[in-house]
Amino acid sequence: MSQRLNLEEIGRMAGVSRSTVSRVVNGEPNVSPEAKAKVEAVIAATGYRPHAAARSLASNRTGVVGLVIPSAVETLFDDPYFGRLILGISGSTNELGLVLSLFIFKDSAEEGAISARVVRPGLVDGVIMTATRMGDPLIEDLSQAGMPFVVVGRPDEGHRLFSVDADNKGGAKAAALHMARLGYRRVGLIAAPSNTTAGLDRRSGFLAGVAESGLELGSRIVEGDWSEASGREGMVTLLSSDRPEAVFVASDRMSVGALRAIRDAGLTCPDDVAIVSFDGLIPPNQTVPQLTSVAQPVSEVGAEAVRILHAVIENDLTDPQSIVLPTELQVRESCGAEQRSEAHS
Amino acid sequence: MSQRLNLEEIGRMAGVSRSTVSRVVNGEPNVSPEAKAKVEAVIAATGYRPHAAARSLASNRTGVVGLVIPSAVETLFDDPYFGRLILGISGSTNELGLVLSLFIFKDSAEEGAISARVVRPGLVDGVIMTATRMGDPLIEDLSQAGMPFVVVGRPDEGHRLFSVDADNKGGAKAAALHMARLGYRRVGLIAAPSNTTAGLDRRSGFLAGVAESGLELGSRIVEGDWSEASGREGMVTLLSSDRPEAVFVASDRMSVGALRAIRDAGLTCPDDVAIVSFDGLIPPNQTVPQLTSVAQPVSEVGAEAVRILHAVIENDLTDPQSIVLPTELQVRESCGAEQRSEAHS
DNA sequence: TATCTTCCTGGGAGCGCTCTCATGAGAGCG
DNA sequence: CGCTCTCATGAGAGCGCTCCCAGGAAGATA
Repeated sequence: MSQRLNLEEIGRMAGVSRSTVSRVVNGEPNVSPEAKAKVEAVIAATGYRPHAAARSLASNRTGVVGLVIPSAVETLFDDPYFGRLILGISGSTNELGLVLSLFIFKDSAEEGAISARVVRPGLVDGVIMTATRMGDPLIEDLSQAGMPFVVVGRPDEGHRLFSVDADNKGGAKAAALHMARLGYRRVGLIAAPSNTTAGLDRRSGFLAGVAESGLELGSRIVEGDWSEASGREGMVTLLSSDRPEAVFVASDRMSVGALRAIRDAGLTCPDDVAIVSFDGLIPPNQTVPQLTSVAQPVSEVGAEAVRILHAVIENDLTDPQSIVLPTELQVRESCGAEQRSEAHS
Repeated sequence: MSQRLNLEEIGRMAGVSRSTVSRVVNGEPNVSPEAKAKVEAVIAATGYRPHAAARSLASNRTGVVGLVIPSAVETLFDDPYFGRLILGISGSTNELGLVLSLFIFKDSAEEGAISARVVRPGLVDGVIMTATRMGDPLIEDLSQAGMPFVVVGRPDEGHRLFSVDADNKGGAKAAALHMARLGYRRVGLIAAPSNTTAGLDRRSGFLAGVAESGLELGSRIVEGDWSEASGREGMVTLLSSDRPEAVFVASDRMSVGALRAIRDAGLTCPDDVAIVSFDGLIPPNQTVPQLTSVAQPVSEVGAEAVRILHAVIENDLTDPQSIVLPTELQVRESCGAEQRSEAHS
């Protein structure tokens, strides 16, 4: 009942050959206007659609890119990061006429099955990997299978592969400089996990900024795990002794927790403790005070990853490159910029 | 370099035929242990993986299901709904060995292109549709193409198709009954858009509960658009005259706005105005006070949709059915249950 | 021993497409 | 007018797999 239609059949109906129909369908040149018109009429009348699998088999191209999101996603999906990333990616795939397939796995059992599947030829043309752990075995599998892939985030040192990342280092440094500019001296850091490159980069960038601008950090450093709870605990620790004037919190979610800790301690932000956050993913009016945050261009990162992957697939790009997209400091309330500028004026 | 391997080649290496290799790969019975062992050894040694497109073409099965998320998604992705849904869906697809493809479109231009693509034979075996607008043309396209599909949410009256939905009506009714149980009389409603079935059902369910328990609603009804801002505005309106004791807000995001309006008006929740929300998607400690909310089983809905779709694809299910999954009232602070029970005791 | 059944195996056909190549018809040129 | 060159077209081959069927081997039954 459904689709008994194929190129041959359309060709017969239009009085041309399979080949000509194929040319019309694919918008190839060297087809006479008459033939083209006839074929298009038949296609419109019949509602013919080319068979994706047959095309993939013959052309060795699927038009599909895979997005791999590894474990621990259960929690990760609560923050808006992946939503934005997916939005950026899908915008870009839509633009290029590609289809996006999602490979999410929660545990290592699923991971094995998924990895095996994604490497299968004829399923996807290339893969975008997110939240890559250091030494991810999938990277090895992919390169071995000759499957094009792009990593979102910074790859480990020494690995030459395609990657797109936000400028975690530069953004964190900018946060430090901003603090210095506002006249703070004694600052603190609630860092992100140092087993992630993003966490590492935000930490080192902040330290660089601290050094450059002569801020005093001392040992006022704690490390969270991205969660709100860890942000709260981190701030509790920082408040317990030698309280800093301003704290750089390496992610918005941890900042939400930190804010709560400040409030719970009977203090106010930014008057008692100022905060500069990182991510820029939380809508401003969702927190009191509104967070000053280093915004990372999440959806642009996703979009760019697709463009690069596409270029790699098309063989336009053969030499691994790492793209770093700039962050932007969004100054709002939690850094105390307003009070400070008043005080200074 | 990459994959020159195919069934024929593996067969040659193992000293058997293409057919036998195929049987081993697909775990079919009637293969001698020796043949199986030889083939498996060769596969392990070579790292052979079947070609997905070839398999799809020959078997007329892709093993891929599509998830269609229509327009306005830009905003929708900010709330955790889609993340949860996708998680539920992907858990289920992983379980069944299926691959999930995402079709997201932002505007009607993209919609056309995507719709045309998703209906293409040989791409997906079936489709899950979300946030379906009434009279969505894609539904027509899909049925016409004979493509199996399942709708997440309640389909319009009179349409016979497969669907999975949360019990919006029952949940909203439970909210009203809960209010009555706590001793409130004069209640209000911040409804969800009435051009969505979810909005409609939550409204009618609440009204049913109001009628059944003798609550007084009067004209204290405003309609929001799911956004936080609209929740705030709605509450401002309700507070401006004839202030209700308790308000049913038809979504968590609107509740967040409503909470803000209450605070801005110098009032407190639940003491001055109690709130019962709907969704149960916001982590409890994210709001002050914690929201009492009718939790809908989002990821279960997604998982169930996949299971049904799979059954339809396998021809195990031919008669359209609508599954409704139960909601659960999660009592926390915003409904004032604690104060009330103290007062009553 | 003859016959039937069950199990295992290989080969043919074909899924619907793309790609390459051969052919023919005009157009352009000297 | 004969030649080349370009453009339009169709036919063949083949992508790697599944599905079906035929045939052989082995075991069961009489």
